[in-house]
Amino acid sequence: MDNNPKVTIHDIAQRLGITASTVSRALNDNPRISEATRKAVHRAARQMNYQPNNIAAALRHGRSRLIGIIVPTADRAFFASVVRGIEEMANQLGYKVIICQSYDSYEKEVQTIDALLSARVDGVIASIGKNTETFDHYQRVQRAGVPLVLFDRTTDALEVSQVMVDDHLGAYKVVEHLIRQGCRRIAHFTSPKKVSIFKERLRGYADALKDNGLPYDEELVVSSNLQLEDGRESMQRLLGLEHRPDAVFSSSDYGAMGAMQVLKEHGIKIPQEVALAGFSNEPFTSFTDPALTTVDQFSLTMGKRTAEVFFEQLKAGNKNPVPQKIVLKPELIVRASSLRTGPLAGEAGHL
Amino acid sequence: MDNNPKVTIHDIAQRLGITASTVSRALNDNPRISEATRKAVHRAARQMNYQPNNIAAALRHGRSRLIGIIVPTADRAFFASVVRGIEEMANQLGYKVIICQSYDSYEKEVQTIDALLSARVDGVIASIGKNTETFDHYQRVQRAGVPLVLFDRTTDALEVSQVMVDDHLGAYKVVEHLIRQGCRRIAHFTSPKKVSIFKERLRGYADALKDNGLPYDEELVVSSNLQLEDGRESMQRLLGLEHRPDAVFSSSDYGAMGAMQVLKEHGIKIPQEVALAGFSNEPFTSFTDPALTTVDQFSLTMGKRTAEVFFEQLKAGNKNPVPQKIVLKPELIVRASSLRTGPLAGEAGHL
DNA sequence: CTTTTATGCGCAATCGATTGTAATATTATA
DNA sequence: TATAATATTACAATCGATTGCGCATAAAAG
Repeated sequence: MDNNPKVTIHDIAQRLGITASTVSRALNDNPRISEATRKAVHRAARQMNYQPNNIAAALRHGRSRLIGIIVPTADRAFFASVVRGIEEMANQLGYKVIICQSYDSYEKEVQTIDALLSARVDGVIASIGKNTETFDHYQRVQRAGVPLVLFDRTTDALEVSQVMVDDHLGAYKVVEHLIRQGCRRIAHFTSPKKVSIFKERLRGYADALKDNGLPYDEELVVSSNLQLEDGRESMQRLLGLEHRPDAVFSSSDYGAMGAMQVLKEHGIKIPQEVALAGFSNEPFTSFTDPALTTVDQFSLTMGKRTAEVFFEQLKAGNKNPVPQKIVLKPELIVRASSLRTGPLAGEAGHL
Repeated sequence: MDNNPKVTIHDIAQRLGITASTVSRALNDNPRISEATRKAVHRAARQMNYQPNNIAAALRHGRSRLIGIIVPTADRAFFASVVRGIEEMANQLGYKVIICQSYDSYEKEVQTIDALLSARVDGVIASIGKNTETFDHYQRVQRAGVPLVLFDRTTDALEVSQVMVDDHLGAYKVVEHLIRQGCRRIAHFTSPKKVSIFKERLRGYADALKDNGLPYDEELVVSSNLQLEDGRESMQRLLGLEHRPDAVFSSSDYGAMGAMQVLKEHGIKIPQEVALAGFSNEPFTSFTDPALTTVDQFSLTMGKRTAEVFFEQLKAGNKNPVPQKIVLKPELIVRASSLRTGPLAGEAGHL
């Protein structure tokens, strides 16, 4: 065990017969130190297996070079990809990233915020959990003077920079597409939660219907948690209606997948009898049969833009710039689950 | 802004006309402090929006209550689930978890280790990246006296506790199952990397063949990175063989998925002409058509066991207990992609 | 050969919380 | 009432690195 208990700059100093301050400066390549001592210190540090104590450094100058990222869950391709985008830029700038999962729990989100503040992270980047309806904890971040940026699942209840996708537009495009495919009774899976993205998608859905002269039918809008099982249940319910829908647009890919399973189990043809579309472009959507029409959110780009906005704000410091709101354009990915016409119509099964 | 610059225990002390040490003890509910001051301090802290500075505390008593977890990528259900298992136990014990992704890059893995050590985490839990072949950085962790536990992708090159699944057994079960389904020329997708799990699975594959009197055919074993695209290429290659295989067992679900796509594109029936199996039980495997036979690794359990081993070791401290090696039993999940006989044979498509 | 100007490094305070020990206030006991 | 015992709180050092300031020594200028 070379370095247990841990070696400090004092140990290095003692060995070289100089002081800790000189060692510190040498390690940080301070020009006030001669080339000779600089090299000697670096060599000694290496030999002694010195590991800088960032905790001490962070305490001394109030910055930890750590950024906390809060996501509902890290195992969604969308979030993972955003995180990656952020991480790349952060690392380039010498920052490390702490990924925290809220699991969509309000309590966990609050605890995480407190933990991050206590850990004195230099900033927080978050996507709000589904069950979060008050935002005091985020205000605490701001009051503490810690830069905060929200992405995807954001809120207007805070004066904060946010990066999101135009969910209204994405949903609008989906529904417009379904209508062009000849669908007239289009159902929608949404969430009862107060998360802006779902409300926006619902609005896009409704607007597309209206603009195309189709009625908005309450009974075709089903609210749930949008997981696979919820999608199954919602679809079951829709199949029990007097007038079945001829298309389903789910606010989540998992919900759409649940619907697909139920439709298949009932021998209902997709997309001929019921067309199907999801949202988010999870990787599995191209694996299903038929492949699932969905909306891509350019998650990597979102991550990069989020990081940009964040670091701008970090640099600005207390100048507290005007919160920015960046809205990215989503892209409709048409696949077999909704394609009734055209060259590939009915070609479900071959990707 | 109530608390910017940040309020410290000294601020609280000043306001109450007492000293910082008393405030510290009061906040930590030290019995030496009277109930009256204790309450007063807590109240003042709340009013002043006090946020404890864990950095200072961590510096003082060398423990940060942070645990670093390194995974190749967080967006795989398997890893996400293990992380969750660890996190649950850690949180109960008052520890926070830092999730770091190595993206299977050796350099990133090394950097992450150093960052975690500098951040003075109380321990490291890791799954080794595919491209890691030397382990000095992990030894540094051990030399620093920081508890280390490896899971899933481990190595015997280190004297370290590890929690893994019996990959040999999992693979053996798959191949045995395929043989029972009447398959005689079973191909295998593996990885050229020196990661134990892939070597173990290959061994399980070979042993199952041998035990059932089937020959091990070099040309049926294809090495790649096991991603979707790799699976596609590998399958293409196999289809070019003089004697095509009648089954493919991929060491990863994504690889199997690539094979499935190619088989479908060629109009080859699954499982009748070629049976298919993957490994890991990624969620999407039950979404495909036919649903994919695979091996479940009980990731949540693995996370819990890993956490148990880790905290045992943490408690033991410098007593440096004998490294444990825990091997979990995997479970074969038979689905339509490999089911040629029995009641559900050929029922592909209905999950 | 002084005086100025660099150059290189040491001294000591600091970041905020913790904790062993000392000091004082309070209560109990003789 | 004096003294012992206990309960509370204060003092000061500490964790490890950083940094403003100052003191040397050396090089350059006059």
